[in-house]
Amino acid sequence: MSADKGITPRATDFSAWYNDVIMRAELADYSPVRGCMVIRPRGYGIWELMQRALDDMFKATGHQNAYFPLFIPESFLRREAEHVEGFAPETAVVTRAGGKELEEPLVVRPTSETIIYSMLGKWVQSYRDLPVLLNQWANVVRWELRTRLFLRTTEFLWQEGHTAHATSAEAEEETLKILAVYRDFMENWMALPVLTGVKTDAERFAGAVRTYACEGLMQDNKALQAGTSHFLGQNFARAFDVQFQTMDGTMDYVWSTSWGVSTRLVGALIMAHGDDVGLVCPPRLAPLQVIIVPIWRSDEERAATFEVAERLKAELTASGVRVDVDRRDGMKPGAKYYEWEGRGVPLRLEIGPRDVAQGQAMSARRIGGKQPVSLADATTVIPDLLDGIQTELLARARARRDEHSVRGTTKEQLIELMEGQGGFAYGGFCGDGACEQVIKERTKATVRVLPDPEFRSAEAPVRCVWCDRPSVTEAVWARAY
RNA sequence: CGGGGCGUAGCGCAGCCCGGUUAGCGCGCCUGCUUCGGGAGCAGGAGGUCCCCGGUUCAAAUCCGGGCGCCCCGACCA
Repeated sequence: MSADKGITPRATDFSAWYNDVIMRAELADYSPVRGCMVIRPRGYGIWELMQRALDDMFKATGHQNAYFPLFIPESFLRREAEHVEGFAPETAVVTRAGGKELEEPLVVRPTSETIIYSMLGKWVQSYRDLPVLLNQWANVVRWELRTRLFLRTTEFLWQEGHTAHATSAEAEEETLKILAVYRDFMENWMALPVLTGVKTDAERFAGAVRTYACEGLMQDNKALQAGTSHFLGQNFARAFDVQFQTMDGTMDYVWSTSWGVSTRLVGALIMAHGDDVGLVCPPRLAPLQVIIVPIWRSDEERAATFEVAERLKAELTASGVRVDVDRRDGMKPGAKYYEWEGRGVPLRLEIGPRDVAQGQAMSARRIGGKQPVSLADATTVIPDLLDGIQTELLARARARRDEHSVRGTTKEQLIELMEGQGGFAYGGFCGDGACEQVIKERTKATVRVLPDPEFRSAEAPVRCVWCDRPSVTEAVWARAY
């Protein structure tokens, strides 16, 4: 099982590197179905940890899980004009089932707003029924022309939150609350620093009033939209007639939100932290955080190192560390090291006869750094080491992002940057969609977000980076996935 | 959907131009022995509809025609 083939270096071909890492770390594989992937246990394990963390956060903010059908009557999609325009071209539709043509075709959900609003109409009568705070973990299908493992597959797994409120302000607050939850998760679990802000109309979700997003910068200096939170206003409520009686007896449509993150986050994790040896997984999302490698020559040494290794595993497991012992015979320690490094395990503990004699293990961090750890205090030192790696990964990613962020960009700089090394370019924006379109055609860069206040430049730009008309807002451009 | 590349053992490839008799190599896999603190060595062994269909030929992995699939780039894409 040891690597028989090297990984393409990032600098040589980032796409090839990305695919190589996924194969090497056994995260996913291509399936017999075009555009669809198989998520293998090591990849799914990361997703499960992501789900667990996010689900806890959603519950802590008052949301409940529910489940709506995979199939949506085709007519539902057509009820919201922008929504159908945005999604119809990429839907898969079932026209035949049970051996005969269906009276009405069923769309395989590309997102569930329509079917959820069709139900909310039945459930919401009064302001007392609000807010409705739902989340769904599901698979969705979007018939993309070009797919990439984790980043854009025909079928993907995600969560979609859908909430309905009595007032616009409350819905807006919910939208921002979730954006903050996403950011918290991305930074503190994925060790991925993100920019938050609002999307321009061109990048807005089909059917939303406003779309907010978290944008990360990958190691090839392309941006990745890691999560979105939409303020839907009353658009879907009107389309599906979700009305309620207000406190003063009048009727109103509910104000709603929707928000989601997907298995794309696994791709983000890979591209944010991986290196030329393979995957680098942040400890908090690592299915296996510590791998213990016993080293021996004789049977006596084998027995002694195994005993220490198993005892250490038991102690660490009891302290909440995800750990295993590599008991395989006939494989040299070095080969095991390479294998576990390729799989992204954050910390390795080597236990040989010398370590047994000294009551210690040699620790080796995936991101570099070796030090002996006394077995006596392993249960406190190891979690500390893992925390240290988590912290360092975030700091490293943040430094990398900041290094590739340019403020007060001029038109010439924007062109040069986008044709060259890439990164986030901050600059003034006239707010005109036509200008945005020209920039996209000329530089392939899109406005990733109109950044939230904390990300804005100290000095607000005065002129549009492109057309030199007065700037109405600062914007961040980048080429994106 | 346009451009490029590629389909030969589980993986990575050679062979094809110039058709020829048992289709090779590396890694991996199985068995045994020796190894084991940074990718082990030796010996033996298993494993193939050469992507598919059709054509040319005494003979096709190889030549010709047509399909299909995959990857990359682009267009498209919360």
